[in-house]
Amino acid sequence: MALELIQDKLKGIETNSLVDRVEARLVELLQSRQLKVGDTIPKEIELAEIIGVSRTVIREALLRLRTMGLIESRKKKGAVITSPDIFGNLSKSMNPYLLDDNTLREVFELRLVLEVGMADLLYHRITKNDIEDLRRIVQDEPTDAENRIFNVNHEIAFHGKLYEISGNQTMRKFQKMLLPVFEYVHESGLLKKPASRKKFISHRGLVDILENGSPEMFRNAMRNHLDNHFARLFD
Amino acid sequence: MALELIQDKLKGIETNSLVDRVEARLVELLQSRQLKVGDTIPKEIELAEIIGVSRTVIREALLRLRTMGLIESRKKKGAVITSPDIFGNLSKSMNPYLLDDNTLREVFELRLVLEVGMADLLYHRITKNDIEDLRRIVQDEPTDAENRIFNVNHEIAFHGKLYEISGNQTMRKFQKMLLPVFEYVHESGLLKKPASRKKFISHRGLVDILENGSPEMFRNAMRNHLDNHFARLFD
DNA sequence: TAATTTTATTATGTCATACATAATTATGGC
DNA sequence: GCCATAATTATGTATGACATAATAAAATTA
Repeated sequence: MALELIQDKLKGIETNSLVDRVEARLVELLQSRQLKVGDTIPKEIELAEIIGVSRTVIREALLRLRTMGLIESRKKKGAVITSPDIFGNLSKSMNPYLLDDNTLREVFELRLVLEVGMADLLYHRITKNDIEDLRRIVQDEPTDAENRIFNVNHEIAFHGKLYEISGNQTMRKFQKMLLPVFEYVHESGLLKKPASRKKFISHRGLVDILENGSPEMFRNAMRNHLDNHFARLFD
Repeated sequence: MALELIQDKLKGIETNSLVDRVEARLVELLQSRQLKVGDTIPKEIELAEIIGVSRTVIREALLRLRTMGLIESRKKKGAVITSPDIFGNLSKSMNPYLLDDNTLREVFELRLVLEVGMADLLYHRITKNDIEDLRRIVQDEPTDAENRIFNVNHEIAFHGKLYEISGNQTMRKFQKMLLPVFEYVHESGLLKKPASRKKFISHRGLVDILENGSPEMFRNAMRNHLDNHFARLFD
């Protein structure tokens, strides 16, 4: 009885719940001990004894670490440190229906910022094969008349390929997460201005610049290509 | 015995663990029912009965949602939907000592991409007050001779202010998360080339361009300003 | 009656125990 | 020495109990 109070006394007053504190201690432990990926941490029961709480609490704390991708637990083997997939878990909360309007708009902006700013990575890492892939993709660049689904697929194929070329997996994962949100914002009534039909620099044009131009040129071209989206933000 | 198999039979074969499936069902539930922030979801015991698993499993699944920031649970009141702070939880796993080298480098790149690409947001939202703030900050722009800590603080003040001006809270939070990683990569031996002493466009120069130039100019200037970092990536 | 204090209720937080499950290790036969 | 089988072990899941805190209901008082 009054167990929590006793724990408080023992460990100094902390405001959070027991699991919170245990979690913090575990994270601290992981960080302090220069653990490498693949190292195992003590078993649940051992941790329970060491810290002096029930296995339930330990399990809840470990579960959080697992949810954050800091550890993976295998039967018999105990939990092992993993290199966290920083965006892996994020995708579940990155849901248009659960985010408030302002955040949605900000995520929309984030994609635009990334694509305008990624030029240098592209130029440094692009290969001849990539150019060929892009050529194949833009070969069927749809006109405005064609149906929306096809348009969306083409958009995803082209811009997705760019993220791939960037050679930055983290950014690519991030983009994949942003995609549904972007789609949602684009289609929803969240942005005041309607999408314009005006044509800006095409995907084809971007490929040409990627092949023969410079990062500066590409940044400006991409900015132009995305002007429809930018214009809807800035009204 | 063979409870899991029975569950599989009932619900169609799914590969993941029981908690995984329950979690998925709960997320699905939250999304389908057009729930607004503040709405409550059924009690743990009710959920256990509805889905047909023990309270333990329900609790673990709910705990994940809580860790992801989708819900908050209050005693007696049950769990309530919250607008997820998408990057809130991420900060725990965004730890230099837990990320592998490649991810670290990619996060490093991510920051560069963001700052080069954010120009349009800046120009659209900057105010006279912001310019004054920036002027105050660059007034004490340190020279190379001065000590590192001061340099770092100045860097953070200046670039942080830019994110603030962008008006994109999501991006700002993201940057705050990236900062320690960036610092770590910059200081560590992860990048092959040493940091150059060569001077590029200064913070002062960036402010001038922000005041009188265009987004195009700013992008190029920022790219130049960050060339030290870019050069270390591209060797 | 209205306001305030006290008590009861209720849902989550924590603990404890038991067993299932899957992976590893040990054993045994050849 | 190799392969199949059995024992071990740590996590996964279920169940039941009580603590705690927030709320609702009841009782007391002005």
